[in-house]
Amino acid sequence: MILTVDPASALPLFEQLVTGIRGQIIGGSLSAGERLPAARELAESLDINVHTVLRAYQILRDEGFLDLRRGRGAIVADRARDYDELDRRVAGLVAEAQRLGLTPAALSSLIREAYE
Amino acid sequence: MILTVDPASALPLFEQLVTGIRGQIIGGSLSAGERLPAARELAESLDINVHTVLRAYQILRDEGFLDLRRGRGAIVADRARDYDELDRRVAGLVAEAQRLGLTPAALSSLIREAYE
DNA sequence: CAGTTGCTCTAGTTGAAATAGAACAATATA
DNA sequence: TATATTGTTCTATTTCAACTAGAGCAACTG
Repeated sequence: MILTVDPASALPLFEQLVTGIRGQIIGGSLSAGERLPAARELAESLDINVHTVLRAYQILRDEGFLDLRRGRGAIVADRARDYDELDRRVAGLVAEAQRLGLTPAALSSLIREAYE
Repeated sequence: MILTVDPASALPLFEQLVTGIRGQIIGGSLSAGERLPAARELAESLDINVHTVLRAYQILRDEGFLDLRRGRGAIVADRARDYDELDRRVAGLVAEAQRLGLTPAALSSLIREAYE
């Protein structure tokens, strides 16, 4: 699993982890049943704290992307979803937003508003 | 201008302001040329600090939604944009994301990824 | 001119993020 | 069964952005 993290980013580390892993699951480079590195292991390889990794894992569990079990590790959940339509819509929306000169933050907050 | 703010929210106050004002501009309830309340005035009516309001105003200026001038105030910029297509795409994407059981945070981070 | 309003500076408080260490509970494996 | 693995839970500390506060400055209005 290729995963990097930028301590200088404005985005919290745990959020970078969540985004990165979720992206790989949705993108298909991580498949259902696959096992992620143990939290302590991933933490060491990224030179961050175990708790930060665990926090990310637990968020992804809450979102339904991971199954966590003591002794066994973190396993990609079987959601059996088709993200093609979503990907197409995301691409189209981003293109339109860029055409209008919206920042990522602006578009992102419009999404959140529309979600409620 | 109707605007509220929730100090208990996880979203920073300045971001709530940005989102709220930007939403009203894009939604059409604030039109080009209209003048927003003076920062000190809005701060007092929302019971928050002036600096927080100014920070929001400055972000909206950087995004092109406001013109700021000393002595004159904050005025809605004339971007002359048509947001109908954007609104349609946002609605469609959110519907699809909800169908897939994605959280707002998940969709929001997918957007950010696609933007780069 | 006086008043308004955004801009800039310093300074203090608060809370979330991140780190650190330890012990515990469930699972896997030899 | 015994040992190692791995997520869970707890306490504690550090760091930094968000927020608040106050003051004075700079540009514009009437």
